[in-house]
Amino acid sequence: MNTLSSKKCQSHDEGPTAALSELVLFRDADPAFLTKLNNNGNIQDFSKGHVIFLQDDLAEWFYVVLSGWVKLFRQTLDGDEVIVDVLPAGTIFGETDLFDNKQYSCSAEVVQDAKIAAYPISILRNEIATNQTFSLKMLKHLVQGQREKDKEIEHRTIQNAPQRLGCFLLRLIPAKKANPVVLHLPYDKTLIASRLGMQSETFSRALARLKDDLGLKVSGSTIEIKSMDELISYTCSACSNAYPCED
Amino acid sequence: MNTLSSKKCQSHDEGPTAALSELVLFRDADPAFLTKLNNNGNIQDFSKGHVIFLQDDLAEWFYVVLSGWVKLFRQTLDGDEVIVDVLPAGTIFGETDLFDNKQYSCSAEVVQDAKIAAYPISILRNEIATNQTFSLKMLKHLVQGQREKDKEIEHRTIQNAPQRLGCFLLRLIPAKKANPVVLHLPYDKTLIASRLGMQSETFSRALARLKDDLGLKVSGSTIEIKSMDELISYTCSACSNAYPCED
DNA sequence: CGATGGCTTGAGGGTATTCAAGTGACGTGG
DNA sequence: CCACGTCACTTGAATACCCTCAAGCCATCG
Repeated sequence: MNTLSSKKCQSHDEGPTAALSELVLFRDADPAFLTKLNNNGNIQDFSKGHVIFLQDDLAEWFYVVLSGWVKLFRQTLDGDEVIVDVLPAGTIFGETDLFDNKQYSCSAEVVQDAKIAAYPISILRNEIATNQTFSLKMLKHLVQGQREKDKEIEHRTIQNAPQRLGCFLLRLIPAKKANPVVLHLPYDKTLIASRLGMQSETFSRALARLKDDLGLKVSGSTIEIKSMDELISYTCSACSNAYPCED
Repeated sequence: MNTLSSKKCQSHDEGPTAALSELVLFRDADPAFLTKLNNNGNIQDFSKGHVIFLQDDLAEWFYVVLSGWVKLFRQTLDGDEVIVDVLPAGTIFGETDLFDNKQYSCSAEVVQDAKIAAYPISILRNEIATNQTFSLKMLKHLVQGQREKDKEIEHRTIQNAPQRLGCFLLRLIPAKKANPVVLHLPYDKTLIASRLGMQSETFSRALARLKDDLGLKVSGSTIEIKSMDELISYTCSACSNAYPCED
């Protein structure tokens, strides 16, 4: 829950601006805009467990994950929590809380020691309001997000636990790789479970199921996939998106 | 599957433009823009079963439901279908397929005889690209949609069938109404069921459950709610949005 | 009048959850 | 160095929930 370090950004050749220009949203953005973000932003290291913001907090900053992992989640009245998403390095978040009453629509917590850049939302809002090109990029970004959500709803509705897990694994694999494929789970199994909308016991059993049915080899967080084709047909047959589920 | 009638729009005092200006998205929009939409749009009556567009069709038009109901859905490789949403009068659709490869991301079918206005997406795209104010409205519109999706994902994850149904009923009730509240289901129970991600048998049993537990009275598509408070606590305790689930 | 479609109900089975116990890895402190 | 607690994970048993299959009801409509 403690801040490890914090520094102002110096120039747009290093630090957060370099990070920004790697994001599709900010690619080819106005240099003056990036510089302004840079001058008013900061980078901080956070350790696991640090809460970046809570649902209903006043939304004044948006963030970019530079390394580590961050979960977005919401809490129910009963105290249960629902994972909205778990974000890898290179992801922007808090940026969709631009309007309305300007409150975050979910909470954000570091789940693996992370380096995170923060920038004032007001600068983003201003750029959107004055720069047509950037505004269009933002629209595209949101439409993209919308489609991801549609996909997620579909998955939770028609895929069972082993299929959701298989789908998750497939999305960890960059491109068409030759068999066998070896991969590492990016974060805790418990967290993957709730990211996929299931209990950790169910996750464990789902993984065992994939082992039995598809000859998956599991050792800790390392997984070896014998046959991609088998996994794909096992997983994607119940989905409206043909593999590869282009993101 | 047949078109019943079609007419060009005459003026922006009647027909589609009047319909447009009732949508939040188009409120206070540039009159020239509305007129242009008007002159290039059309209104058609469709009967139940008519398919307006299919997933992956080239997206050239966006639509507004003037009356009746339209479902948005996706089909899996196994032939199952997933309802993305069921749209009442006053809803715009097809408008989020502005970019990318310009294909619709889902299919749209009339599920209750409907009057539907159609407008070229190119005009919308042009307005977004040239009118800062409207572009902002569009952004707001998309952010709004995004939050709806988040809510939907949450519901499907943590609410059971009777709770999802209760939530659906609550959202049919305009404001704080005094007990008892009488309402009519807006469309087929079968369709509500799949809108809520359950089988129609499960829907039927969920409704029976609400009857038993909360003293709901059901006769055909008419439902009488004895106590709103009871329904709310039954339904919303497992949700991160306190009632009223402001939309 | 039979056919159809929307809906309900029952029985049976499968999947996921809950509760409970137990393992192994790790770090802390005696 | 070992004892201990903690945490992530696994496994088993019992249960809850939902789905599937099947039958039947009722209203509508040709």
